[in-house]
Amino acid sequence: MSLRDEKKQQTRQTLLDAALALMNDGRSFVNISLREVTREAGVVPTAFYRHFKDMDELGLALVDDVCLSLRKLLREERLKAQGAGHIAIKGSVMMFLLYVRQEARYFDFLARERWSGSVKIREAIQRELNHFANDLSTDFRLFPEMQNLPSEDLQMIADLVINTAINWCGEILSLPSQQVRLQYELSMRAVKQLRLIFVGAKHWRSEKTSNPSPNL
Amino acid sequence: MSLRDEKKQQTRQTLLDAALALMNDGRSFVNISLREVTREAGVVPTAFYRHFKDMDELGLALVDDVCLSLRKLLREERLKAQGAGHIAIKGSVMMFLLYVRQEARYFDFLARERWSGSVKIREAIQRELNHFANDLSTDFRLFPEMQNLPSEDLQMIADLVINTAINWCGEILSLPSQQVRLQYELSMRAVKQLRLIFVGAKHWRSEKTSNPSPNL
DNA sequence: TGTACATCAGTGAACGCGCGTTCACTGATGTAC
DNA sequence: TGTACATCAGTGAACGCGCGTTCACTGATGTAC
Repeated sequence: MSLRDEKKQQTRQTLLDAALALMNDGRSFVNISLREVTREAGVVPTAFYRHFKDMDELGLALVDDVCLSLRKLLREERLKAQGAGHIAIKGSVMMFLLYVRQEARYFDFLARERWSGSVKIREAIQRELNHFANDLSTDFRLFPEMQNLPSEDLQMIADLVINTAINWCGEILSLPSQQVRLQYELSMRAVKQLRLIFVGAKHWRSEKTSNPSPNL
Repeated sequence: MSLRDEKKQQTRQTLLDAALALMNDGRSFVNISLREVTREAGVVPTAFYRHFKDMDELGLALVDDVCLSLRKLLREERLKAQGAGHIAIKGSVMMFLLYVRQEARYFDFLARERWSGSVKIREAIQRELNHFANDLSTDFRLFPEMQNLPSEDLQMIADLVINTAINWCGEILSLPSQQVRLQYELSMRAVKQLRLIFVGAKHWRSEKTSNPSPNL
């Protein structure tokens, strides 16, 4: 890449970072202005157009950025799990939530814009989340209790897990960072919730076929 | 109430309805302007201040409105369930999702603003959702399988159910209304997810105390 | 290697626009006698 | 009941401001010979 291109990429990244930074104090992407972003990034408003057509296009780039780094994390965890031959629920949840706090800007953006961004951004996020859910449903084959479930059921469970995880993000990022106790309690509840889902999955098939409770 | 007061309440309601109407085509509350609301409501911008200090205050009123009607629905369902002596999962989920589509404006607002509204609005919604979760956790006593769980666990499960239900709202409201097939599939998946959670709850205690799987 | 020209990321002035908010007002409704 | 005054929901003009976008520009970097 030429020097000029390198500099351009640098400015582009500065704009993306600036947008995330402006969302830090709880503001939504949708009411951050183009001029604010360029001001934060230290360029003139018109320079914005060298990189993005409009704020929506910047938002989509942000989705890509965020999900790229998230996919990287998940790939590493997947390798670890394959090495160990199983998934450690507690460890995975704690690691995930730690990562969420560490990369708070990214996850805040995901949780926030998931339902309230522009249509394009919402679709992009949904697409990425579906992708994560698909990966997860194949990972479930690692679990002896699950590997015989039809893939439709695995999809359904993966969807539940992903949605639940996004909710954890929203909740943990709503807590002030010095409230360590509350964060810990939330993490413990998250571990329990994921365990509960897995317990449900373990007994899913037999419940369904052999012994339907009259209450269910 | 005097004639003047009645008229004032009417205008107030018109403003609330106008705000919801403006969110109909997928826009977020946060980027709807005061002037748009009054224009939609058919009053002059300055009339707004006779009813609300600012848009945030209108948003909080909207949260109250929405949750009031939702609480009413849940109270009715609760009475039905007590009459029957149990909760019919499939029926409850289908009824809920039908209601969600019927009162789309309300649930769209809830799902959207939950994470991305102003801090005050987010807190208000979280407070209401916690309230719903508390009610639900006491309702769980209706289930023979659950009534012996410690209330901490019931809270954890109720929280999972509420969060999952909010996600259904977001998803079903993202579907175009003529896509009946997709709506049906989503409903079926929702039923399964709630069943899975209940299966998990049923086996939660025994899994935990007697026979911890090495994979969990 | 040196020169002449092309490219293009970022600049800075300018525009028209919708915004939130202020203010003094109007006229229907409410109240006191 | 009738009259005189008070209240106050809604009006309409005006304000200063930040916005997105346009345009012609500058000057560093890249390219061709």
